[in-house]
Amino acid sequence: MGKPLTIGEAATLTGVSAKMIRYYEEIGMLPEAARTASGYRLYNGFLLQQLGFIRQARDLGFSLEEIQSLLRLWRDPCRESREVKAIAEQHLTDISQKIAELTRMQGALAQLAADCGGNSAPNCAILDAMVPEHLLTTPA
Amino acid sequence: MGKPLTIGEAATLTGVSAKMIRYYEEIGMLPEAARTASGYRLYNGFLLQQLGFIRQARDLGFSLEEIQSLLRLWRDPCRESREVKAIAEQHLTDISQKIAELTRMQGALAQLAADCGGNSAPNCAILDAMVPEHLLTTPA
DNA sequence: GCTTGACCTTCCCATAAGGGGAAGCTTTAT
DNA sequence: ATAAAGCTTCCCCTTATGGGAAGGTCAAGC
Repeated sequence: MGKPLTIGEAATLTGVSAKMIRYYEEIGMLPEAARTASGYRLYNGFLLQQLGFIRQARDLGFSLEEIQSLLRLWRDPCRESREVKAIAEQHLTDISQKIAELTRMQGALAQLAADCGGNSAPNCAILDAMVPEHLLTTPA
Repeated sequence: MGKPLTIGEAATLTGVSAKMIRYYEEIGMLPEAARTASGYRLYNGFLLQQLGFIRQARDLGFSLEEIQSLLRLWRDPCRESREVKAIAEQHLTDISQKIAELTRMQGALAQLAADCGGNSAPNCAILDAMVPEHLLTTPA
């Protein structure tokens, strides 16, 4: 029941920058905010909740496109939780893949770093490993 | 000692797209390729090795900026492996942070997904958790 | 010798998810 | 009344990469 907030106040309260709030509105992720007579955007509880929703979803790593879908479901009283869960599980799969990829890099690079002297000498296992073998021609 | 390759052949051989090869040259990451009389770029062993280097470094997740530094060190006979290792260790730190962040998301989201029925009913633990508590006003 | 298709050139545009900042208007506080 | 702070729109920057157009070039086939 509080009176509507300006965009800066909404930003502080939700942790979403004013810049991003305008952007989310522009791309149709959020309904257009009401305006004062002079054109200032105004945010009521409904919009604030959606901003908080976006913030939380971003913190969970969802893309804006996924968040748009999630927000539509959130607003829809007839949604089926199956649809929400499907988006979440897909995202979990993506996260697992990213972790696997990063873990692979971590392992490979840690091995190379372990083999690098890290001193003032020029020879370096890391650099040596960086040129693929099939490009190493025996110098004339 | 093979004769120089065209950009397409170099792309196939190194796994770096022709588009990206031109881009790396444009941003000064690679020395300018030689040209035929008609303007076609030509790639010799030295350039091919650097393209392969870039490809490997990308596979290890290094940014183009980091790769530029690494390439400079690779070309410099007076480098100190310390400098190379420093870049690698910084990157390892970045990787660890990303893994930690993704793992955090994974844990949080898996918990929510476990609490979501995933059926045809509208109530959903995931959506419920998405609105921060401080934005939940007791509806009039 | 000419045509055709594959390859090359440069140039411009688009992506995701923001940030920076200018020019100008409004509101608030002194 | 004036100054500061906040709001508006508009445009440009980022990272690393892909898409595609318009036009020049090269090699193979006939």
